[in-house]
Amino acid sequence: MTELNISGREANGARRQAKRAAARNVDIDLGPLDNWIGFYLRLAQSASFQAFTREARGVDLSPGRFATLMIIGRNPGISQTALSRANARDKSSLTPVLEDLERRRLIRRVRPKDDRRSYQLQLTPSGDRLLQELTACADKHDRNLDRIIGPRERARFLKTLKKVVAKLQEGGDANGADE
Amino acid sequence: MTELNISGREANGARRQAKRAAARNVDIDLGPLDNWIGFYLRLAQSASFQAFTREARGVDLSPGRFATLMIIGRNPGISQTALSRANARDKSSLTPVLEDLERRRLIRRVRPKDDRRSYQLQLTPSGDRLLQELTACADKHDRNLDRIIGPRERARFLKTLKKVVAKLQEGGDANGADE
DNA sequence: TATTGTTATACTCTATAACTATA
DNA sequence: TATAGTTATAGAGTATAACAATA
Repeated sequence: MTELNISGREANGARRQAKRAAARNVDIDLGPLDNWIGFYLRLAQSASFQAFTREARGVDLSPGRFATLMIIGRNPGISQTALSRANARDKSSLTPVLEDLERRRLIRRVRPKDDRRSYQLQLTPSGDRLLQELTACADKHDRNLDRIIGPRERARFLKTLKKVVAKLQEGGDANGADE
Repeated sequence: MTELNISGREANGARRQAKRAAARNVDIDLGPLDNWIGFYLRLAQSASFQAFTREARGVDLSPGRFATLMIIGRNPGISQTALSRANARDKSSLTPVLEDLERRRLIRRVRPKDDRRSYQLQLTPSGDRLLQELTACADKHDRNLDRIIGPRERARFLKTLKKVVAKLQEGGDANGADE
């Protein structure tokens, strides 16, 4: 680091530059944050979320609900409990979501004869159409990520992401697999 | 826990088993979801969030606020606007957070003479102590991730994560971040 | 006019605990 | 007793728009 300022004019220039840099989020010292996975996971998650939303502008369904729709579409007859687990969310979080999807005629809930506590979830035709539409958006978003990451690194990256999810969830399930 | 299925209940037993498998989130077909970065980013983010919270149990500060504290600690005198940018959140989201941190005597807000619209943020001694404490928790969490990912892959992974953030944000900034 | 931070407000996502209706 | 789903409720986190003070 240079510590000599030759002229006042240069110092001013440098200061202005630093200010603009700060405004652009350069020159902010993140400290250990800059080396922590969790911090960047948060940023990446929200950036990806927003990018998908941009891709799917005009389609009125959030990424989270899209995932819900997809899981139902791929697993017709799935129960709410199983769905909530696939989504890693509490079942109570699902109730208002499914209510909404049902009200919009995107899904149906069927009471099976053999267990009348549960529901079997399935897409309606229009739910299926919306799913197709969103899948196309997601594909586009995904190709975008491919361009950013590169196909080879992408495979590695996804694999690691999955590993992190699996191991952390395993450790976090009720039983402390904690040290 | 042991469940023996006696007599003519084989079908039932198999059904129960399938049910347990589904309950464990095995056998759920995620379709394209299983190959989408965004989906696993969400899961990884929330798993990491929870793991950190477990690590920092007893310390009353969320990961998000920890990041805020860290940025202030590393950049004494930073303004709220610059902080909100470093955090990729709107400045209005910051107001209640900073109010809370100030009420708890973890940060101070100083009005600089030369621009009395802004605040200069800094940690109090006890804010600094808490930051140290949380940093230790985060280190532990991080070593945990190291065990999961492996140090070499970890570097790659983080690099990719950063690239994704940079590129997606660049594309998504309504106002071009350049110039 | 532009910028810094606040206010008012609202929306999404999520969880916990108690509940119901079945099983 | 145990399980599937709902209700009631609460809280965190976030954003938009209008605003006051200051530049």
